[in-house]
Amino acid sequence: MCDQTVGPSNAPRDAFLPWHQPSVCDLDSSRQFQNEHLQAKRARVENIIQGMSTMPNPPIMSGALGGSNQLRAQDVKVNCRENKRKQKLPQQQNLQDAALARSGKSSIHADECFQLKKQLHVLQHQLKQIQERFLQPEKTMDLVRGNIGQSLDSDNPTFVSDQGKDNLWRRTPQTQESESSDKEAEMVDFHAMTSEERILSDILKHELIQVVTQAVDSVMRKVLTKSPSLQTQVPTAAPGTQSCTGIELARAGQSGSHNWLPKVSSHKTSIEKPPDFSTCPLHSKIERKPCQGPLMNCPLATSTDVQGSGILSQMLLCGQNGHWNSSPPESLDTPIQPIKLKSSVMRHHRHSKPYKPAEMEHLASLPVPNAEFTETHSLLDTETLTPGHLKKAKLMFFFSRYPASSLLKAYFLDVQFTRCITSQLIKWFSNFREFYYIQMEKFARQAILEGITNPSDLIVTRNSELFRILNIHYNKGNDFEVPDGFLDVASLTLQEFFSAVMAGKDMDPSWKKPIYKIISKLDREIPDAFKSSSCPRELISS
DNA sequence: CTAAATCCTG
DNA sequence: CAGGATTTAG
Repeated sequence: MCDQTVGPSNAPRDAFLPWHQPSVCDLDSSRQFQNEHLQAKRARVENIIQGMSTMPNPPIMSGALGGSNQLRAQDVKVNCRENKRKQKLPQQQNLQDAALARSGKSSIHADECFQLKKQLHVLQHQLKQIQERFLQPEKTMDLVRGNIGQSLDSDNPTFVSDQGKDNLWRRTPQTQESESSDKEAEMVDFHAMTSEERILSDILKHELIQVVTQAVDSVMRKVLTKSPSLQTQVPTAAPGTQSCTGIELARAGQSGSHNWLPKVSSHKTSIEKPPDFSTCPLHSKIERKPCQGPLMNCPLATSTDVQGSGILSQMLLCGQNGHWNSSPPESLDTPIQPIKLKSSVMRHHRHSKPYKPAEMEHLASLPVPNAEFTETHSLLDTETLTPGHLKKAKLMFFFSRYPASSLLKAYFLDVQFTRCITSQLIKWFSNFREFYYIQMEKFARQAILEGITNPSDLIVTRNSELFRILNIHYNKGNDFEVPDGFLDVASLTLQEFFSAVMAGKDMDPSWKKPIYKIISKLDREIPDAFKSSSCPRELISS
């Protein structure tokens, strides 16, 4: 009865199964698999070239590569976009790209970009001319089509070092695995060529390399002159040698893998015990397994330890602050956000008529006399949430991850609960959870990469880096003693993420939901002390 | 339909 | 962290 043919909903799930292991049983499909990779690779090359030309022009090699490949490349992009909500995995690959893009913006100014663009266009023209010079006979077109793609990809030892190549080109583990077989297939074609054809392809390759190298060098030069601090690290972008980018990428990955736990080194006070590796089970046997994954597979690896690494890693660092990196920009001194303190005027209004959002805005922007300020501060009922409330909410998160709105009302007695306020509070906790789960997933994945196999090895202690990050987020001043219960919840969450990813469940778009359910049942009673005080000062002392 | 959750973005 | 978009439970 439970036949696979019945349920259409089974179909996608079954597709996950042959994850890493290439199945030997089906020759046809594996052959097609290779073809697809080949195409994908060409599309990738095109993407890169297009990216360099910052897209005002149609791709340089359009003539040689044929339209179908372009479509392919675009399809990839479109699909990424479409799957944005459905798939988590492909996104993470894009994070690297995004980081690069953003970092570029930060270090190179608009006019320089324009200059570079122009330069690139010139180079593109040169390339095109070269191509045209050699591509006149129609019948050589096909030949070249085959070779340009592969020369950039795997066939060309002088383009990038092997080390760098991996990091530059490889996207998914699957891609890498099929690489050797791809190469073999291509080599056969290569040897089948006549000497003339081979020379032709060699020339083309050479020209292509030159152009790309020039472009890279010029970019590097611009970057180097822009950031003098980097000049010592990368003395001269050795012209003619292959993009140091690859090497730098590799280095960044390596140095990062030594300590995958971000150390905030530049902060004066922090809580930081020198990340205590002995007491933190998360670090156990890490040492230095050459970070087998490409950069994107060890997101933590790049988030610190910049010193030795080069420009690219620096750029990556600049770019990635927004999302999963919480530590460096966070100051330990609680930053006081600009919030609108309302005057007592508002309170008078409140009883007369229900305030409308517009009215609130208006009143909130009115100048507030000092006396009013202090009065409001001490008395009951605020229609705006203060930083004090935020701090309190964060501390409450240690006890309850999923507080119902009724519970919130019970604990924020000094707040007038409008719809707006309620949803803001709800939103806060939603944000808290988001941060929390992101950290959990991050550390869980890292643990997997480090070779940990037993979920019970993952226990969050007050010494572990994960705790430090959470504590700095929810308990910035470290002036509240985090309940042990929270550590248990955190450990469990981490383990759940770990096992789920381990089991490959993260392929499922909604794989986190079961985890959310589990965690949502672990809410504890929030101490009554939170009810009384609007500001958690009393809590801090007690 | 609303409320709330999550995801994404800035 | 806030806003917008999207999804989902009730």
